[in-house]
Amino acid sequence: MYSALMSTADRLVESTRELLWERGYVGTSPKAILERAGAGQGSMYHHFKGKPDLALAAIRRTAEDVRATAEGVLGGPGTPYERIEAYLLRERDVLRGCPIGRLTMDPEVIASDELRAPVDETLDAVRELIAGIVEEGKEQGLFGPALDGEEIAATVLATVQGGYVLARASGSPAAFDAGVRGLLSLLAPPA
Amino acid sequence: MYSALMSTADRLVESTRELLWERGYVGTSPKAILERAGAGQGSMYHHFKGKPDLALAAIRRTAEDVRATAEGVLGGPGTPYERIEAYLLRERDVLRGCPIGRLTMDPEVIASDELRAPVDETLDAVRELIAGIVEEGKEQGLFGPALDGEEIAATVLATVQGGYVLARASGSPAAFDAGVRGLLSLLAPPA
DNA sequence: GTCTATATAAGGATAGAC
DNA sequence: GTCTATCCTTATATAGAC
Repeated sequence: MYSALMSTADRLVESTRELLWERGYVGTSPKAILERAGAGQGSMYHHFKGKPDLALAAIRRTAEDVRATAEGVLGGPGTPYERIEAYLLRERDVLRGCPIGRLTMDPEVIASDELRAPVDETLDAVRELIAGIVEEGKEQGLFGPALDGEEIAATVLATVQGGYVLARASGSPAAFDAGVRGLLSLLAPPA
Repeated sequence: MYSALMSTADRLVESTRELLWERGYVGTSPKAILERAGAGQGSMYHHFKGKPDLALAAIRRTAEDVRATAEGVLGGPGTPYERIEAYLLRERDVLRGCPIGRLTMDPEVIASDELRAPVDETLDAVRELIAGIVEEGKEQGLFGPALDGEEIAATVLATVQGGYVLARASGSPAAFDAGVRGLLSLLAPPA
């Protein structure tokens, strides 16, 4: 239930965002959305064409958030190594996982080009950001010339996304942290 | 639909395994299982207590498979680096993802200690195998002494699990392969 | 814009015949 | 052991009143 200061349409989008994060697309029903938003059937079908339309609005908003957060951390101060380190070590609600990455395990999201697009674009954008930082680090001699920016970026992002998997399996953030520390030890510039 | 040589109970477990892989627990209905197995309602509730019971049997079988495959590759010939490389490069149906790892995004699996247990145990067992191999490699001077076996193992497993996420987002295995190559370039023993 | 019917299908399970 | 019939709830959507 949200502030009365939010419009009904916004409350619907917000509760959909939460439920998509917690339960995915197939696990989220219009009924659950309406209850959480404190709205009735009529409101939802007035503002949105149906569940897919509402989900698309929710996913787009979440995609913007995730992207902005990554840009904020990766665009911060410090050496290329430090910026990647900051991205890997930033505060995360590890056991909740990534609200965008988790959607890739949803069959209906993957089956729909429209729903998948914002997911793909977000992960791709973050990957490109990291790739650029790695290339910058190579120029500065921080990373070996044998490393490929695109590849390392994929490794960094995969370690994060896979870290969520390991953490949720064990019910503890420890495995996420271990994976990140392992990656940082591999990336660390020679002392 | 399966061979008539399989028992009804086995056909039910097999079709459940497939559906859990494709659609997860919340996305899999008894009806869909029955149709794929070519069985009726009665058979399912005769052999299993219900959906959670059948899913548990299916998850346990898949967990055994995944574990055996990993043990096979990681226990093969070669140096520690080569065995980890073999694990990372082995043939995978990348776009289908990991049948065990994908379950961690399922709210009902995570909410049930019984369903989550085989998932946790499987990923943990593979992690321990890799950790032992890394420690072995350190003794042989293949990996730097600054690396921690448990941490690197978590990184390796996370790269694989996260690689599936990136691949499914983009609809192509390329990102998985890139992440793996990036990790291998970081792990590579100095020439 | 929002609410309350109402509708059809699917989810999940039980009962009892064969 | 398997099948069909039946049950209650939820999923998703439409219709029409206010």
